[in-house]
Amino acid sequence: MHIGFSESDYPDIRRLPLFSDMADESFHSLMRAAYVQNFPPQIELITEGDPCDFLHVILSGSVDLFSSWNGRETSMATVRPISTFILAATINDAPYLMSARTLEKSRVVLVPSKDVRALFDTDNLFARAIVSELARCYRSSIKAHKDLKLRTSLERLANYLLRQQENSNGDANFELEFEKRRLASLLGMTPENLSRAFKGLRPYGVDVSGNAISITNREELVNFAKPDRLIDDYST
Amino acid sequence: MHIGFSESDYPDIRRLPLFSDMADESFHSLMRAAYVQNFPPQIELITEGDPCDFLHVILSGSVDLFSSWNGRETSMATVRPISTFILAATINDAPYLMSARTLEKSRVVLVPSKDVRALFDTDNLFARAIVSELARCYRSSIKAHKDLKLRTSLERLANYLLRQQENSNGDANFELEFEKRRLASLLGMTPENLSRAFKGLRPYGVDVSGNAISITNREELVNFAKPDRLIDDYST
DNA sequence: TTCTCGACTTGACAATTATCAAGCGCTAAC
DNA sequence: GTTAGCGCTTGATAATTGTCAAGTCGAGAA
Repeated sequence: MHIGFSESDYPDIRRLPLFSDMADESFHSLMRAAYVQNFPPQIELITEGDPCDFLHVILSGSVDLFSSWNGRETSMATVRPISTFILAATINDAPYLMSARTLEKSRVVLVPSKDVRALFDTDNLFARAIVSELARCYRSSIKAHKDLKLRTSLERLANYLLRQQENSNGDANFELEFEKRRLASLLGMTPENLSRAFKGLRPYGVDVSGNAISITNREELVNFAKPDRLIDDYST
Repeated sequence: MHIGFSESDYPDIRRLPLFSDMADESFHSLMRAAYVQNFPPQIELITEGDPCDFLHVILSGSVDLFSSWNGRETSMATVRPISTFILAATINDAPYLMSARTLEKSRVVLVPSKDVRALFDTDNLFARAIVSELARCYRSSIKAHKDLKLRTSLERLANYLLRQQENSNGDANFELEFEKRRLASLLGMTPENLSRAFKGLRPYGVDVSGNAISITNREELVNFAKPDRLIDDYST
């Protein structure tokens, strides 16, 4: 599974906001300690509660962050390239709060947590980047919390579809980025409920066929979903 | 309302994890730019969506952080002395995601955001403290999200009571720290539902009389609530 | 092609939670 | 003391969401 580190990955990682500003020397010292692995689908990379040994950077594929309690399980977020995850646990040297598993064949960089923390003390630009990234993640979490607490499942789905449409260049037709059962979990509902929710959005111009979504009347859908930049705009 | 800055507040603020490690010079320069206000109850200190001009530090009283959407409102967290709030917005120079209002007469320090950001670049220890605080807040938000997504309202209430009991030196009898309607909102339920949830916990040894809670059979309650350090332990 | 498997859907039903309306009980103003 | 107001409770009912069981459908294997 381990295939060593390839310098061809450097530019992609270097381009990450978290690493783009740091000194060359710092970057290379981090990369020397890091290594890359290719994982098949459905591999559990991280188990919640474990001590945090590595900061993870996903280069290709996709990873699901999920949590369990009392026999129940819920999807918390999906991570796609190129981004990091489990940054807060790394910084605070605390146990993971979420588990992570690959959704598809994925390429992941593992950077030892202690190296990240050490470099934080010596490289100011890196420290600043970490703070920005943390604040961004924190705000995303609050938005997700508001979404869940202030909206019904139908409203969450409607706003999710509007966000996905924007991510797909605003095209009226686009594909769901993963299977519906996971989408249901991400939105905090059961697969059955999601299935009914899709039907419930038909009057607002949402057509579904498999993973293909078609939004035939965006205005109507927006009018129902009432998207709000303080919940749905992931850029601020 | 403005009563100027009193040096007698310095030690309390200085003791905050966010400020305790920074250089004396940095601290005093921050404090020179800051000012203190006393607010009566029910004053809206912050409105979500506004640009973030100040980092807030609460010295006494209590402040409710809440959010609204489409005519609905929900309480997101309660802030008590001595702690800061709205740190992520300050750091990223982004709009507030939550509103804030005083619950009681409160004393609040307002530190201009730009001074916080400027000092971040020059004081390494301050930067490190900000990162720790941010990571802590982020993890709290994820815990709250898990609480909401994985548990029923009855389970959330049961775990809340267990946490509050620990905050009250583990005494079997303690007082709710605020009115039930706000507790209901914080736990993501209606006041009516909270009222019924309290009755639903009676078989597990929870007695309620006004704001006085009595946990007569902690073991039984723990057995039902199944508290989990990855959700309920606010210290990690 | 046919079969099988798994994801998705659908229907019937149950549990959870919210809404509406009325009433209770405490506190504070008169 | 009386009364008004407010928060809390309670009951009846409705909406939302989840559960269980049976389908349907389509992709991949034999």
